[in-house]
Amino acid sequence: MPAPIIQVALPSPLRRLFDYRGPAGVRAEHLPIGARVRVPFGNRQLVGLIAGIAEHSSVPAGKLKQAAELLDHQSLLPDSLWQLCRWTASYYQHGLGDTLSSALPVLLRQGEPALARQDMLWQLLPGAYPEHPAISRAPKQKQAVQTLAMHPHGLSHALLSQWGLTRDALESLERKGLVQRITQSPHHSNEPRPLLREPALQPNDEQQAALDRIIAAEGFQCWLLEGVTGSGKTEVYLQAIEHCLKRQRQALVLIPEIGLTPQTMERFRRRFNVPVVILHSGLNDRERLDAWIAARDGEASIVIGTRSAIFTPLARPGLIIVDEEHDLSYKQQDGLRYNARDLAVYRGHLEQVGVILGSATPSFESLHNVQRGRYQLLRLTQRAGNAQPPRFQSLDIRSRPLEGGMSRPLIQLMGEHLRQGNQVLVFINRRGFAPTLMCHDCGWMAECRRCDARMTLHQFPPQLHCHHCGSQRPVDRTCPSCQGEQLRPVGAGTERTEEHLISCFPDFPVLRIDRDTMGRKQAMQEMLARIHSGEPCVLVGTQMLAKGHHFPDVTLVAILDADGGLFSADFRGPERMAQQIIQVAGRAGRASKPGQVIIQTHMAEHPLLLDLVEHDYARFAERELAARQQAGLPPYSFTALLRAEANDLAQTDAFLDGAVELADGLLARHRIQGLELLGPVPSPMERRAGRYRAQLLILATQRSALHQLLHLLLVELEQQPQARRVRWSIDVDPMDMF
DNA sequence: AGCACGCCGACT
DNA sequence: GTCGGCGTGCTC
Repeated sequence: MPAPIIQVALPSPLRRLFDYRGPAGVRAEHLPIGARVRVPFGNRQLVGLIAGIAEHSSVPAGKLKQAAELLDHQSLLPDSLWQLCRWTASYYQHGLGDTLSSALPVLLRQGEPALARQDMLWQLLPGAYPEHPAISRAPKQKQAVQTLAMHPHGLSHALLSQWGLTRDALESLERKGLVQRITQSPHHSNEPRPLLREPALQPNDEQQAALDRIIAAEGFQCWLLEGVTGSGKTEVYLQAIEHCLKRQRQALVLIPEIGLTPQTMERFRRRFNVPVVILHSGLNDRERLDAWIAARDGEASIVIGTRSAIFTPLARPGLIIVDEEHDLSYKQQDGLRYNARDLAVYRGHLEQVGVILGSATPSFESLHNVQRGRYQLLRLTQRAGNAQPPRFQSLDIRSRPLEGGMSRPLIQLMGEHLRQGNQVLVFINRRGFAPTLMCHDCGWMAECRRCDARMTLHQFPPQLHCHHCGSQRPVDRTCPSCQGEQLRPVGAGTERTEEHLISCFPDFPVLRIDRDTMGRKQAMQEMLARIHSGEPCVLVGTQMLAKGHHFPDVTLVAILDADGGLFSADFRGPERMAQQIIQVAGRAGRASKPGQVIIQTHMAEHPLLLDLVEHDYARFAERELAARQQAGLPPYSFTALLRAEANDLAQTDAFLDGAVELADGLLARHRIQGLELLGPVPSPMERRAGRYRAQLLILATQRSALHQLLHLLLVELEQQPQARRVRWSIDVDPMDMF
């Protein structure tokens, strides 16, 4: 029998597998699919996964190399996760090896054994209790004793380090004879103990109805949980998780990048008496691997994380939750451009478990999936404690002078709210002092030298910044074009709005919250503490204000400019704008203090704005979805975007023209119908950071046709000589055109 | 993507 | 004479 050939997926952008002879002395039946191997590749060594076993290779025997080492004795991933990765690679047109390497923790890609740091567990000895005199002055040790007391079967280091408990603290306890090391497996402790650490809240009728349906379901089902801010989506998540845990299954919770605050983590940990693993950005590689293994081996019952957590293996999957499913941070914007929300739905299907997508402002894709009957809609319309929803009003600013981006009537209204002892929130989605600097004599504007974009004027320190490439330069004193001296800031950003508010309301503090003021890690905490003290003040900020936090003493929310979204070059502009307005509005108010939302606009009669102001997000979405359908745009069609970038315009053109030619040929040869190639066209910002960018949009009426073309096209495109001279990428289901 | 090879210009 | 710029080719 000939030695078997192993087909290895390697971390390389090449979209193919590489054949090797098996490692010396390893028999064929000991080469499982999904196990890692170390192999020579060119003149370096790489770690890859065995993706297949074959009798023969099409590679000439003389070129075949032998794998150096087998790193796992069984598949690294459960079958369902392996399938998820294969599907992801195929759907997003990415190499399998590269896909796997984005899905795995760094240490596993480097060949580290797939074992927790130790199988050893720490366990409390009889006689240890938190008030023990030997640890009265050691808070960490006291905390360790408290934690271990809740886990009588012992805890691994992976989990203890999640609570911030160090090896030192435990070794001190060991020396004091209060804890011991044991080596037995912690999995599936059968010790009965209460699941809940604190009681669940009493659900209202809507929450109960949602839970009834979630709990009654078996196998795969996807729910869109549409709940206005404050309607208690999190409580539904928690009770759905409780049900999942009762069935001895694990829950996976995805949260947007900004949403992974200590408060959220705490809320999950406080409710349940089970090990919770949180994959946050503060973990080091070792902690990340330990958490991954705890999830894979079923030791962790709840796994919470951002986008990449969708690739966490689970021994006993039971439920997947995607909070704020409309959030753009679920879409990876480089390399493997996956959407974790969409992968969550596919994973639910693979694992035959329920998936809950939650949002106050669902994405149009999800609303469309409800219309098509693929998702079930669960609505929460009541707010806790009978809180009133905020009142929306548009404020027509046509021919009204603006100062700091604000009209007189708005300033007046703000004054009223402040004098009544309330807080005011001003939302303006532009950092800096002014979006640009203009010469009053000749119309020259300050532009970035490396991008097709205007420079933003900043005041402290005074400088021109490009928000696209990060370059900075001093503010011009005189016009470089006509030598005039009338250089003026045009428009308003957060700094200018702040400045004007200070002059309008000298008696009230003005707090600016944007990326520039939140430089220090603690700055946000200090700012929040101040806001939560409840003193009347004005908050000015960008979308940083729109996420995660709640400001109960805010009674007036002002949206300074809603028109950008209505005019946007991107067809998703209105959807984004509406989501942003509703999300910001949701930050404000509580039962006793109903909120008011003012939207400044030049287009007060715009039907979309009327829908939003006089009705709600659902009505707005209905009209906008109809317009998308009329125009044949997503979610009623399917898109992929081929992007190219080079120092030289001619090279992006040559590459994309070549792509069009290839695609046209393939469409004709394979008789693929219902596809349209739009472009190539320059990107909306043609030059960015000194490089030229262009793109080709592929629009299809059927997803299958789109993928049929992409599969054929990418193979050929990769081999084009032009492809070597540009940076290019394919984005399936792109979320923006930039 | 890496990495080596190879061919040219401009330095100690 | 060598150092190093990046075009080209290859990775089982």
